Amino acid sequence: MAIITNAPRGTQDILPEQSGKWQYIEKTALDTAGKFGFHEIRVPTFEHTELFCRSVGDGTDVVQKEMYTFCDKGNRSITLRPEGTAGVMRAMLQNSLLAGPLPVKASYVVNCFRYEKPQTGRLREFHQFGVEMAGAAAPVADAQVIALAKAIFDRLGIRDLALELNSIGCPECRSKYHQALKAYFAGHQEALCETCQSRLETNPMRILDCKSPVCQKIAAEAPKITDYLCEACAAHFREVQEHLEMMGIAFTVNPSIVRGLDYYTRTVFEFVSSGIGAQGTVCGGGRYDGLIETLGGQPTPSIGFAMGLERLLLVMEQQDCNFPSGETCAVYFGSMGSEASKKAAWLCKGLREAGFYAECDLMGRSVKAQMKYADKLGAKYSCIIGEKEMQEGKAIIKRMEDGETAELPLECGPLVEFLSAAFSPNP
RNA sequence: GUGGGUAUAGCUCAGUUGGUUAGAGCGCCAGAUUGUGGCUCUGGAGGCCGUGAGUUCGAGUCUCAUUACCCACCCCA
Repeated sequence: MAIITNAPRGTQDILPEQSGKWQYIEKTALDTAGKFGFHEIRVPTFEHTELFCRSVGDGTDVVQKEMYTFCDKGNRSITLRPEGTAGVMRAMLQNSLLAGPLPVKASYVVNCFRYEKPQTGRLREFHQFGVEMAGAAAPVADAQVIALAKAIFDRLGIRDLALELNSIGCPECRSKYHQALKAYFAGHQEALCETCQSRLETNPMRILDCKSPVCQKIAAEAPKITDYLCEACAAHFREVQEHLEMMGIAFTVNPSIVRGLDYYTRTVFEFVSSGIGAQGTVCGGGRYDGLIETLGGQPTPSIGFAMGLERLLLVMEQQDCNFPSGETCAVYFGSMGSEASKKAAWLCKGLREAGFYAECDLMGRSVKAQMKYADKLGAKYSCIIGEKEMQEGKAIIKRMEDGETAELPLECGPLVEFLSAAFSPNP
């Protein structure tokens, strides 16, 4: 059984036995978003490379070393989306949604692609659920979006996610802060670890969450972004917090949260789990007031988040959350002989049309083997059709759970009636 | 991209200091008096021991390389 090739590194098959969990998570997320007025948008899996360079940012790791980029046969540079926001915002612009009533809201489930070294909770093809809200500048919008994420976690029965909140200010206050940080760290340059020395130039905010004890010690005394926010950003941040407090959503302000995509402004947040290894950020998001302008639209304040579905699933399994059980087989029709087999298939057809999950033998197995199979399926009822039953036009239907039997004509009507009664919630 | 660990049946794993036809449990299939599941018993199928070189009379076992997975860094969801 030498297989031709395996799935590419960092990809994962979602098998039939798992897909119910995915459907449940996606449905719950989309449905909850619907209660907040977000409806699903579907956008292409690939976009022009330039879209991501412009939105995510040329200098980011995602764009510089993680994108699946290729030239198509028309010699266009195409990139498999590394995240969902850019494509959704592009679609909003292109379809003039922003010319309608604001805010424009959309939710989405997408697969994303990043060329990274895979580990638990980090794949090269992964899935995100996300929402975007364009046109709302007020702090209440930030809080609503965060509340939506929280509502989804609650409905899925996920506990103990830490909500960490920060404001990275607008471009003006951020650049002042960058200067202050650089000045501060430059004073400790020799003491910093090697990576942090290079971060000093590229992204000094990253030094704040370096794991090296020495860097941590230095970072502890570093200026805080919250002290550098301009008045408007500070007021915005304050009001977001007030909204969260009002709604009883617990959070901690973590000044070291730095999002890795360039488009973020002001509010940024993460929901973090401590139970699924190093890749613990289940949901990340924030405000991106400059993004739409960057893409060529009118300045439009916007905010959104994305949650990693693989990570969400890991958390749910780790926390032993409930998933709805799949539909169980109502009745299995066993048969002996080709006439009985046709009868069984015909009965299945009728029952399925009436909305029942019915099965019959597809393997030509012995009666005993068919019963075993019915048991493995978890069929509620079984019914064996042989020569005698064909002649008499009736058969014994057996409740698998306790072996109780009833005799019924081999006609769809009475069988549907019987099963309807058996499956009714109030017998 | 950088470090470290792992690799034997569909799954979880044994496999003695290198020694003949590589094992268990679970799962799968088939039987246990003629047409009825779960429990039990019996039997069967299924592995070029991740892949490729090397050392050796002889490699699942030792060496090197390669690939995949895991763990951490990095980055992010």
